[in-house]
Amino acid sequence: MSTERYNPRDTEPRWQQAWTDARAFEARHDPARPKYYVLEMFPYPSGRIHMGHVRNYTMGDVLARFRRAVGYNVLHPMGWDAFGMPAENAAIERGVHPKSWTYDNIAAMRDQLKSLGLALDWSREIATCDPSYYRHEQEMFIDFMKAGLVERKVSMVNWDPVDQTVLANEQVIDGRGWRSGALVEKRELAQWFLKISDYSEELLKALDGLTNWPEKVRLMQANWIGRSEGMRFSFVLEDETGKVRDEKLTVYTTRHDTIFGASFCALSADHPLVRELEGSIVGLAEFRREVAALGTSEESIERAEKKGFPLKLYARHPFRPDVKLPVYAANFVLMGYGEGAIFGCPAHDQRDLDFARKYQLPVIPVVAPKGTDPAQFTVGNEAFLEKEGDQTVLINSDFLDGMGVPEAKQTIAKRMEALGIGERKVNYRLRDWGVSRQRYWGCPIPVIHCITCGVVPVRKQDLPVTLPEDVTFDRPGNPLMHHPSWKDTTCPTCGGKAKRETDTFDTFIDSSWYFARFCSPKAAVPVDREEAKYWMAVDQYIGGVEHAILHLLYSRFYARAMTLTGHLDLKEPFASLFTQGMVVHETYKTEAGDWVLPADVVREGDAFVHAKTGEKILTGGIEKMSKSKKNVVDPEAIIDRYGADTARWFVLSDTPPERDIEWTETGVEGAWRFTQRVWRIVADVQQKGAVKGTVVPNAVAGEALELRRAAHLAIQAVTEDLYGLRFNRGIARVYELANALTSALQKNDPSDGMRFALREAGEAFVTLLAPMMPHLAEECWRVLGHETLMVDRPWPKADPALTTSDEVTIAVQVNGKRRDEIRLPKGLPQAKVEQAVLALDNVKRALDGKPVRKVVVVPDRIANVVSG
RNA sequence: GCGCCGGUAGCCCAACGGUAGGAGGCGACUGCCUUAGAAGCAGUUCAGUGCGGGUUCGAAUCCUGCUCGGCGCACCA
Repeated sequence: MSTERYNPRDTEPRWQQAWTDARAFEARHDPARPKYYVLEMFPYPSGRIHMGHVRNYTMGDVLARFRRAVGYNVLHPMGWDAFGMPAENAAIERGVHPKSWTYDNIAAMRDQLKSLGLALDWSREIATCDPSYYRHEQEMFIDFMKAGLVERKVSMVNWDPVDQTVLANEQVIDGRGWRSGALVEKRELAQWFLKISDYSEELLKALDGLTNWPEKVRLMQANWIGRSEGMRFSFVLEDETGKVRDEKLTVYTTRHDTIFGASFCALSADHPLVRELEGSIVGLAEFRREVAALGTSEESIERAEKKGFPLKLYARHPFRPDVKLPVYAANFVLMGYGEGAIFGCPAHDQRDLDFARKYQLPVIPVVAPKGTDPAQFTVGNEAFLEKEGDQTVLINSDFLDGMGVPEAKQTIAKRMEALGIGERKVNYRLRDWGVSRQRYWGCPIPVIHCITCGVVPVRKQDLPVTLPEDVTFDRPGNPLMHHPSWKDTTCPTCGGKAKRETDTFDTFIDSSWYFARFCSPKAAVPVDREEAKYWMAVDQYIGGVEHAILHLLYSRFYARAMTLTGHLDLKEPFASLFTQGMVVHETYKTEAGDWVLPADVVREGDAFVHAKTGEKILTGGIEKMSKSKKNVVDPEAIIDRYGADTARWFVLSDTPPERDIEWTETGVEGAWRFTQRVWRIVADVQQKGAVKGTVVPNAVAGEALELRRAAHLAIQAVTEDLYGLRFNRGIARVYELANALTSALQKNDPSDGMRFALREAGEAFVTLLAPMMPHLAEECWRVLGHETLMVDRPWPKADPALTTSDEVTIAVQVNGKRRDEIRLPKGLPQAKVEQAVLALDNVKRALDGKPVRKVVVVPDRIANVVSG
């Protein structure tokens, strides 16, 4: 073969430039054409892309290119989730300004993404830290305020006293601030909330409509929303002397059927009644502090220990005048759920049982398996919880005795409602979304605090409220708060002196609507309704499953909030969701236990040694690529060495996209060899095939026909695989076609039929691999004599005449075991098939004289002879 | 504890009620090519589908019990 090797270093930048010059991927609103909006979760600009990005963006890119080829008007944009803490950390640690740090990173990562050859519309690029983006976020927040979707309330936060900032739960490690190491305190702060809980039911119900979302994600969201049906009801409280208190105690329960098994009540340490009593009961304040201290993320050991503090109050049992339930403050009752108060039924709740055993409270079983003698049924140290399908019955429960659980629930609910002491209540676990962050590098919350007027939104004409650039990070706390003048302003209502809000938004807000902004990234309004009407919803959203709950739930909420305030007109922003797996790699360690980069490891026979020091290297588990374990492979190094197409091909090969893929050097080399093989095949096709544009000769038969069939079968299969996001299978089909081409080329058959088939199959081959290896495909297209861009070539259509056949091979089984196969005309009547099958020698032999009981015939597939 | 996903050749995987000479790739081995290597070419190797029951004419595929691995949720009353 006379060809030179394919050199991606030369071709890839050239074709990237050609696409840019042709403005090939700039999306234009065109109501006449069907649109396809493909989006990958936009990256945080950390400064360098990692393999996870390569995988994620390659998948989206294949879809964008494929959908474009089949005729869709494709929108495939890219942007930057550019606010957030790492920029501030860099400022603190290295003295760089968050803004320049961020924009430098964006520039670097943009170059890296471009080197992957992604079919992105860069003219729509947005960065969330840009005032031209966040001004709209501020505007919408003001609209949300007016629509009643915003609330300011005091809430408990994790406060780091050293850094003087609020920490998210995941930033609290063993009760200490993740950076300062200081003991984290629970503090009450006035915070801004978005009332996502108004949409609990709606967000839950609408999950059913998201049929193109992974079941797993829908389930996780449903659990997160956490709907439960129960009752809210009140107890009359009395003190030790029997004196009745004015206010009643309201509790929430889903097990009102077990009311006769109640033996105590428990309140959250933060319950208003507990706070009220704090001053009057010795030790209670200390108990509350204790609970607050281990509140955050103490693990299972602490969790197991149920503790309570008696409040010297008693709740009257609503149906048993003689029963008075002691009331406790307890560490296992959460203020944020239900009423922050419960009644304990130890026999049928493990937590209550643990508590009851610790404080020697009665344990009265009230539900037992059907047929059990109530007098004999007892509960030990394991609460009796009925499992699905159990036959159970109420015992020791007065007028409920003998009922099943659902009936008992009904009866109690009716009884309590009639007595006016309670009502049925649906509860949700989902809380309102706290969006205040005491940080600099985020979108300023556009409100003003005025002594006379209170909290006032900034006037829209005064937007955006921009971040000041002259800030310092030399002392703890929020730089906006320390800024000498930024927060000083005047009240939009009274004109008097006022202060700006110094909190900024949670960055999840930025990412809750960026997909809508991409429809009209330069519009003067947040979203141009006409553009959004055409482009939204996102047809295919791709990202990591780690965003299954927060980002995706917030975005679903935002779409509704934006629709309510007239900024959008749809509820579900993502029609289809795909969650791709991680990129994993083997880990390496020195004998001393230091992690070693894969790039520094060389193989020597069966052993591994350090490339630089020669030390012995031990191999460890295959784990998610992470900086801390150093099992990372730098995409830039791979692209430098093999080119983007090889990297793209590798991350799509073999492993199904939803599963974790193991990065291996041998696998990459295999992908690299394949690029070279494609190159040779195409050169050979150009030499041995017909010239471009040749029409189908009259007679194509034999091997030429087989090659045509292979090509059309490949077209059909790859098309289906790409529609279904089965990239690994599509790639296998391309390999198959490569094999078919290779063997056909070896025949050196100069017939017109074969020459035509080579041309046809060769062009199909290049077109089919183009979404995966776009640069190589362009170069091959040139070799095949074309002047046009591959990206403009329509997707080929399989000829049904070539993908089907008049004859089929039918497998022949005797008693379920394969004994022979037979070629028969397609669609042959069952009786004829039976006849043909029974005549086979192999069948007769297998039957061995036994009578035939019946013959099962699956048309055109299989025949099974069943003997007596 | 609850839930979800997955166990198919040495490895990654396909088939998802109908022929496991496995679609494909990686690896290994043999031969050809080469001064040699790399690359390339031709070919070979290897499992009966984690284990036990069941349904069926027929099960990797459906049901069921177990087992191993991964992930998510977890004091939500």
